[in-house]
Amino acid sequence: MPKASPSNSKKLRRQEAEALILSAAEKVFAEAGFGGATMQLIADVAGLPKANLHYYFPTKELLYRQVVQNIFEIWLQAADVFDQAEGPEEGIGAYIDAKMEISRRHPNGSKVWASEVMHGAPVIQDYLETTLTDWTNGRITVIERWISEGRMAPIDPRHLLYMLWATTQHYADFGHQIETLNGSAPLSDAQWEAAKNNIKTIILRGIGALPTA
Amino acid sequence: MPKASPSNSKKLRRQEAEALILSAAEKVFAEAGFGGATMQLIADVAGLPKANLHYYFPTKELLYRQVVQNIFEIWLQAADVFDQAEGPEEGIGAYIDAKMEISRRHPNGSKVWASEVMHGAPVIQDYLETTLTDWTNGRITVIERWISEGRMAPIDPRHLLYMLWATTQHYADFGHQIETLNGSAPLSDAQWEAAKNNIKTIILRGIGALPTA
DNA sequence: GTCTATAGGCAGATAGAC
DNA sequence: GTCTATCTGCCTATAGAC
Repeated sequence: MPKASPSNSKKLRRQEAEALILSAAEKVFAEAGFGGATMQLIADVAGLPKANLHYYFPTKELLYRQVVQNIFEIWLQAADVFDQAEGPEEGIGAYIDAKMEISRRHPNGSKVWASEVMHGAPVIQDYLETTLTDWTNGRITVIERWISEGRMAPIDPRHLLYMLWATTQHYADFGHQIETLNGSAPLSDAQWEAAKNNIKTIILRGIGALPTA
Repeated sequence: MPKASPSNSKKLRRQEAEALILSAAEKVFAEAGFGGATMQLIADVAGLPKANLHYYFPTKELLYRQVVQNIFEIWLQAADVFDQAEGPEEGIGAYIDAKMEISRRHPNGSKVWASEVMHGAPVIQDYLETTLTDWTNGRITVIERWISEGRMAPIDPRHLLYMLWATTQHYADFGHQIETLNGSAPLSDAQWEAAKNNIKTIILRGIGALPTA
């Protein structure tokens, strides 16, 4: 590989700077909300002058929009495991594992998403109406097939999906409350494992997808 | 009852004005977050001049704190049904009913609470450490008794409580997303009923508190 | 108690040197 | 591309007439 040409090196630096800014922005938006976050604070966290942020992201809103989009991508990827499964025990179990891993690794992203939706999705309403709607309908089809095959009880697929989202994202969005109730300590590896298994056990047994214990 | 004395009439008007402001504030804080909310907008929603808000609530932060406290009270009252029950099917079932009713009737309150916790509970951290911790420990004792009596499976009570909070509050906090996925229409009476029954069925069956269907 | 007008401060965005 | 200095506007809070 030849030495990076000036244009390549520029592009690389641009990507690096953008990633740095996006990471800082995700943290600040999660902790302060869109209205409470300031470009100055994001710049301080990123270790850059404030004007640089405006160079890469013209407005605060565009920066925010990019943060939300990035989260949405990660969010959707967790869905892959759902479809590759033979039945609900494997598919829903793996989906819970994947969503819990995201809650643990990307709690700030989850919080920004939650905040955006709670405020009426002013920035990503189009995503809700297109991509998320399509994704949801696809998963509903899969669940209905499992039900018709007798692999699980006849549960309303839509409310089951809401339950999966709610239980897994709760560990990110309400992480501060959970840590406080844990003696102001982060959950240990074992506690995360227990949380995951607890959700899987109750839901899978609850929908009749586990051999009756 | 004698005609209201000046001091009584003053007090009544104070209460009415405060209630009006608190109601408007809850709505605006829920929709815009603390940082995004403005005293001007709250005043407009309440139909009062902005200066009046500062007369009754000296600072924006004090007004916000009162809103969060009010929600917390409602929240705790739903717990009463938990203790008056004989077993998990009745107790947890009634608790789910009560929490779902709050999600439906006070969605803004739930959102303000969620937002506060997501941002690290800067205003109500003391409540988390005292009242909520005590409440949680009390309910854990009840659940552990039900388990020891063989009325339900040996589930970790703490994670069960998180699941109850997550699933019920999700219908308030993510109400906008749920409505969008419902064709941009609010849930009907029947849909709320279905949601409630779905949660109760899955969780109660999942913890082994239902006669095996 | 109520309201208008305004002070004081801070945040988003940009101009322009380097 | 980077950064300092600054403009502009909005928001909290208050002074002071009524």
